Amino acid sequence: MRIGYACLAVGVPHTDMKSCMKKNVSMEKLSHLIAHNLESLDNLIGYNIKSGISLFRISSDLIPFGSSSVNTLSWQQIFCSRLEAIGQKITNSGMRVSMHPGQYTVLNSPKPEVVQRAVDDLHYHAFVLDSMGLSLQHKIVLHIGGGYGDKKTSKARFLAHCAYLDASVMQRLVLENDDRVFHIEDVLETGHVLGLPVVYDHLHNTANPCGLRKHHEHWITCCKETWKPKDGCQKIHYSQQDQSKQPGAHSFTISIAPFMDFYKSVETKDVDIMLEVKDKNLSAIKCINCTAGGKTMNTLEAEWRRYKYAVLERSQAEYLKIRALLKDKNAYPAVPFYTHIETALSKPLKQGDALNAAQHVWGYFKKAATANEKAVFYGLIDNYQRGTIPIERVKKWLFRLAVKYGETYLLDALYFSF
DNA sequence: TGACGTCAAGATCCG
DNA sequence: CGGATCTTGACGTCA
Repeated sequence: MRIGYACLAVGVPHTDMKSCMKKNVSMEKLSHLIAHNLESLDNLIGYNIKSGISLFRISSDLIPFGSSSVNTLSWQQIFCSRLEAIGQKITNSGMRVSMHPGQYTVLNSPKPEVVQRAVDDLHYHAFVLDSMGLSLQHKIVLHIGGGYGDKKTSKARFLAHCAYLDASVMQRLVLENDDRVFHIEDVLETGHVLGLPVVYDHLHNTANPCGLRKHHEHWITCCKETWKPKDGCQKIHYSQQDQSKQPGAHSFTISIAPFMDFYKSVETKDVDIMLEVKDKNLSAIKCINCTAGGKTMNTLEAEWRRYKYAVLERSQAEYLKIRALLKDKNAYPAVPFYTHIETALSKPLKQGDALNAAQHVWGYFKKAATANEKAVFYGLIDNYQRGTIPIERVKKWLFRLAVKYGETYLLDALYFSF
């Protein structure tokens, strides 16, 4: 059982993906961007290893315009050793990665030019994974595509268009149910015909269920049959609904209580769980810490170091409750710990609490800061109190001071990311 | 024609 | 000028 996250990490420096606009593409620019993105990917992999995260989705934006004719750079040759080195790192750590072309890669389109782009895009994805020397357990996840008012024909067209895909793609391809058109029964049917594994997406199944209203355990068991030994452990997608948005929209964080209920229902089913959620790595670590055995209070204390000022800023009451919770060094109250954090972070920001947290963080520099830095800080505080600037301005200044004075305790504080 | 989703680039504004 | 904030782009489908 692995739990992982998709594409980018919150609060981890030097892991961003850069891109550019199509009209500004040049060889020099692309070369620069790809080098940067591969460096970021390397850092992400390193972060995952350090954090005990062994399931990860690589962003399709890794190579900007990777499957477009505007990218005439021979990046496949130029960066082959770089890709191989990152792949080695992934393999050596036992990490499992995947890639997932977005909703605009539509293999079953009736338009030939759209199909051609989808084919090119899928080969690009396979090329990246192949160049990294990754085994066939590292998959490419794809949706069936559009419905075009006739699902049966649209499904048939998907089957037909798979003939345009090289073995390099087909042996990595896995199919996922979507939230609008093709539900889990459709995808299972297609998966069986093509001999391709099926990813069960829990939230999509909620938004777009099939006629047969079965419990998710039923569908996960059905999907399991589609995963052969060469494909590796069965994968599923789990996310929660953002209540304030459209059905299917991902929540900011994984709420731990409902996740634990879900987890208990699949615990013995030997599945890898990919989380799709805004706070990315943070939820992955949360869910890992609440389900993995052999963890101690040290783990929660490390998490607390990252979260504490973000919590203090939202709720002094929850801050105090967590401190009390962490007193017993022989306990491991992971679920209550994260529940308190969720409670705090869901509260609206109040000026008094925000000021209190900012003053706490300022305490790290109070002695070292120059007179000018002090004046700037209190000037910002004053403006915030008078409502002329948002608290983010104060926090950005504090972050700059943290960088300048090398306060490593603060640099990865989520206070600066929320 | 615009919504959908997603992120960062690009553009513009401000002191 | 640097920094903050607003707008656009890239993609395809569908109402």
